[in-house]
Amino acid sequence: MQSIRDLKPNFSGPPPASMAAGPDAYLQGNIRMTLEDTELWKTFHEIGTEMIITKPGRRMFPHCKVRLFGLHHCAKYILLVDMVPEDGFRYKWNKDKWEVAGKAEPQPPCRTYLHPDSPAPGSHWIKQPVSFLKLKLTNNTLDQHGHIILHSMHRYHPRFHIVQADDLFSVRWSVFQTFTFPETSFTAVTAYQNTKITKLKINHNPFAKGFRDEGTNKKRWVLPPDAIFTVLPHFCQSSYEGYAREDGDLAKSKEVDAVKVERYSPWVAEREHSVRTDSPAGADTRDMYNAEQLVPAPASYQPYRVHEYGKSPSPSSSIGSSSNGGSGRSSFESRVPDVATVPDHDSSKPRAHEIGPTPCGPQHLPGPQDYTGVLNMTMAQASKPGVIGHHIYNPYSAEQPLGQWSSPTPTQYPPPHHLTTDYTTQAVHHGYHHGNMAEWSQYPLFSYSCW
DNA sequence: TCCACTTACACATTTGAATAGA
DNA sequence: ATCTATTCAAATGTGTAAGTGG
Repeated sequence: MQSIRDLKPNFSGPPPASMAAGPDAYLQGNIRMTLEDTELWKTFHEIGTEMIITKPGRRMFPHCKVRLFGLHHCAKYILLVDMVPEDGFRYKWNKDKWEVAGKAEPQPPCRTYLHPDSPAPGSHWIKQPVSFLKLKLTNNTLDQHGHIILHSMHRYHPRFHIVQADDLFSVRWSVFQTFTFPETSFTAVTAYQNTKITKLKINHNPFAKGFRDEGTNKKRWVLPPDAIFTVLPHFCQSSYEGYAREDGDLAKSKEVDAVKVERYSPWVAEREHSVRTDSPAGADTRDMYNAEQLVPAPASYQPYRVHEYGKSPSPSSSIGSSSNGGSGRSSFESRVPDVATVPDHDSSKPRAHEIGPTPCGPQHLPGPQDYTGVLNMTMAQASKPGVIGHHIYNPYSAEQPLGQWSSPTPTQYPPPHHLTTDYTTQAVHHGYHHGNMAEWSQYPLFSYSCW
């Protein structure tokens, strides 16, 4: 096994301060993650972001794009995203607001999107924002393309995980650091419910230019461009025009920040029905979300959600609570010790972005390959007390027993065709059983990861 | 009848191969 | 022969509108 300390000779310059203080200090980390395009996210969030989900899979818009800080340049990291239910409800759109329409349906198979650059050295992750542009959402529970499966009319928010590991096989030794951003929560839909969201998407998504007012295809509009304000009289027209006037002109969206979101929140009904309670006025939701950076305990999901988010967010309640002071980004600094012991791994295929000399010396990273099951196993073991000191998060609510996923039939969720037998066997035969994670781990936490 | 969902469609961007020129 | 820039077609990503089914 190769400890991460073995990387030290690869440093061409003086070691980082933390590293110079000794091996243990080197393992200390201060990873920070910020969300890019926060103004755009907030603009959607104020109205109540909706994300289309389709059978073949649909990209998110806005798409998840984050910037990372505090990574060790030479240590390798894996970046993951999964979608977490906001609550235990199903929603319906009633005239101009979302209302609770009953209990949430049983959660679909939990999938995690692995950033195609993973694993990559910290220098790679921090040199530019990391985009999850190709992440797709689907409502097809039998999806075999690796898209993240969601239920329509349910609310979710993306969770970003950064794991220091040479490869996915090494994740078992690593600590997951998890980040979430309040403004990225959304409702999964098969068709847009809120016309304001439709308008926003059209005005900001380049692929939807053909539907813009100033475009040549005005005939597509069922409603006249200004009809939206008639249909939705409560909406702040001036603010809306601020960002709708010109695509990509996010500076104008700052006007929206000044809007008292409570007025426009489509989540009024939810707040009336939800078990959650609103955050106190002026409360800084950042702190609350910071807590989620800790890999949650294996306790049932719902209590965790209530605890972590209980003060927050309806989409509106978090508005203006950013601690960034208008920096244009959300930022969360991890308080989790960046402790990871990277085991030896025989990786031989360099990744494209690592070809060529690097300050870290020669790097050999595995090429695209499927780690399905391995990571699941890893997560399972990681949940074992004493292994890494953190528990793995259980995405299933208390209302939904894990039993339904305990024995997924191969026909229902077959491994991807490119999944090697070894990996599958490894995942199945190691049989880590630690409470709920045992069941969860059998199934594709990171299944069909996108490469 | 209502509502969630699917599908075909037109229009947009993105991507990659082919080609031309330096 | 190599590299770069341009062109073009195919692939892919959009929301719309009509239709389906519970």
